[in-house]
Amino acid sequence: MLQDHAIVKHTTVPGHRHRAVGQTVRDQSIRLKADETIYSEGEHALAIYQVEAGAVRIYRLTTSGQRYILSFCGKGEWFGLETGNIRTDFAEAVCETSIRPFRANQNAAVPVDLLHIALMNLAKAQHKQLVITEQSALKRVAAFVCEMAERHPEDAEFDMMMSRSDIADYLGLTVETVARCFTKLREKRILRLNGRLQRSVRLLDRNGLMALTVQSSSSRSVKRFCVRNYLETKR
Amino acid sequence: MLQDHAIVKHTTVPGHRHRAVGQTVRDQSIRLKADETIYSEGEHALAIYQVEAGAVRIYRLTTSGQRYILSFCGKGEWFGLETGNIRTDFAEAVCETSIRPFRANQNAAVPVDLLHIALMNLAKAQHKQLVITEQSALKRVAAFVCEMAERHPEDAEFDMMMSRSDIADYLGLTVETVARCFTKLREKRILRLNGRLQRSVRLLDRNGLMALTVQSSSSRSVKRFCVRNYLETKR
DNA sequence: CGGGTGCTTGACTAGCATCAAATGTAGTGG
DNA sequence: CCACTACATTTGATGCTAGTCAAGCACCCG
Repeated sequence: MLQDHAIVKHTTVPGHRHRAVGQTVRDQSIRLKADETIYSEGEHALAIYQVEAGAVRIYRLTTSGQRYILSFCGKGEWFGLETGNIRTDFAEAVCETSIRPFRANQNAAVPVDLLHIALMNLAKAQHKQLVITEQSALKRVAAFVCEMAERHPEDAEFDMMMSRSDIADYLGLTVETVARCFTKLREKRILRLNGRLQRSVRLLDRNGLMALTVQSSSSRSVKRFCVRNYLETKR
Repeated sequence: MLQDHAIVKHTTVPGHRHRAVGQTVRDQSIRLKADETIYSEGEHALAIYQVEAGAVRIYRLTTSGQRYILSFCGKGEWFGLETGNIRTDFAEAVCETSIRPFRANQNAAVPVDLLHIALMNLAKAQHKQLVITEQSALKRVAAFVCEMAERHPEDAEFDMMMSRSDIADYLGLTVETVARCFTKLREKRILRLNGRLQRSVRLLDRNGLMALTVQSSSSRSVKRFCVRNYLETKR
């Protein structure tokens, strides 16, 4: 599928990082340590990737040096699909991470539905717009915790691997505000935080959390709305 | 009129890769008056559309009744491509508008590159995230005016067709704040507003406007950044 | 032990939302 | 022609939320 030299090249990482990797010839996946770069803005886009384990952050830098994280990609999610053949953003491992590259321009090689991937990413981006624009800091953080929780539906406790500043740059807030919001969620007995870095979350009140996140209108209210619009249009 | 051309289920076509081309047929164009509904949340997605003239707003409603406008589509732009076969948002004409529907059909007269459309919309959504999250109200409005101006590169004066409340719901601000920002832009001699509804814009200082909008880092600074990352990773 | 890192908390401030009212324009009817 | 309504926009006054700056805490590691 994807040749070894291609992997090395577009990950912008020196070979020593693959030292665990005598076996990558057989196993195509790439193992990354925390904060290792996968690709950078301006590079040629040579492959798309699927996350096997861990998490990846996709971000951009503004002219003022601000980092803005467009999305986090967890297990099973795809990233690296671009409109052109030049990277418009950066991709880094959030923590110890394993990803699998797929060469995009080789027709016969990969049975990957690119359109589906693009549409999933579009849906993610649109949902994030809703979260970010309409809501208070507390609700944004709640929505973030929800998003993380949905990736661990079975576990009572899970580890969001992102730092507070990752979360801040993702939600368009500051580290301090994010910390304050987590404190509030703890005070409201909605969750408990464990671990040295307070990144392990145990949900105590899932409903209370959901109540904080604003969503799209339910199908019921939508139905009414459709009819009204339809009638208005008709006459 | 709208429901006439609503027959076939199009959407993701499994098994397609890279150049996923939906087999579609071009229907005759539809003319809409201001605020007419094109489709609503919950409906079956039966076609995608291209704007021929005017503008379309794509929006969602939150449970609290808040409207959030995901995007405006101007001449030449596509909308209506969904992940599933159910509409997740509403589409309405902003003003007098003409659109052209495309629906699936075996006898493909016009090949439409669905992947390209999806990726363009994804890029739009990502850019909007940057605009909304990192910036003050004035910068958001400036970015909006920029976006509108880019659709009329040749005209010295153009008509953004959206109302203040459209703009507010698009940028995640209130009508009052939007109005105040336009006032500031007028005071700064960056633009002049004309017309009864003050929706006609004459740009006086394009550079001054651009200076207000924060963008992704330039290729120059990016280059430096890549190298720095590379070196950091190396040692 | 000291220095580094990441998280939290406190005090203060700037900026946007909110509520309220004024302005301007078009359309209507006397 | 003027009074009146309707609507979109603008302006003003006030309060709250999140950003900013600063400090403190907990943990790790050399």
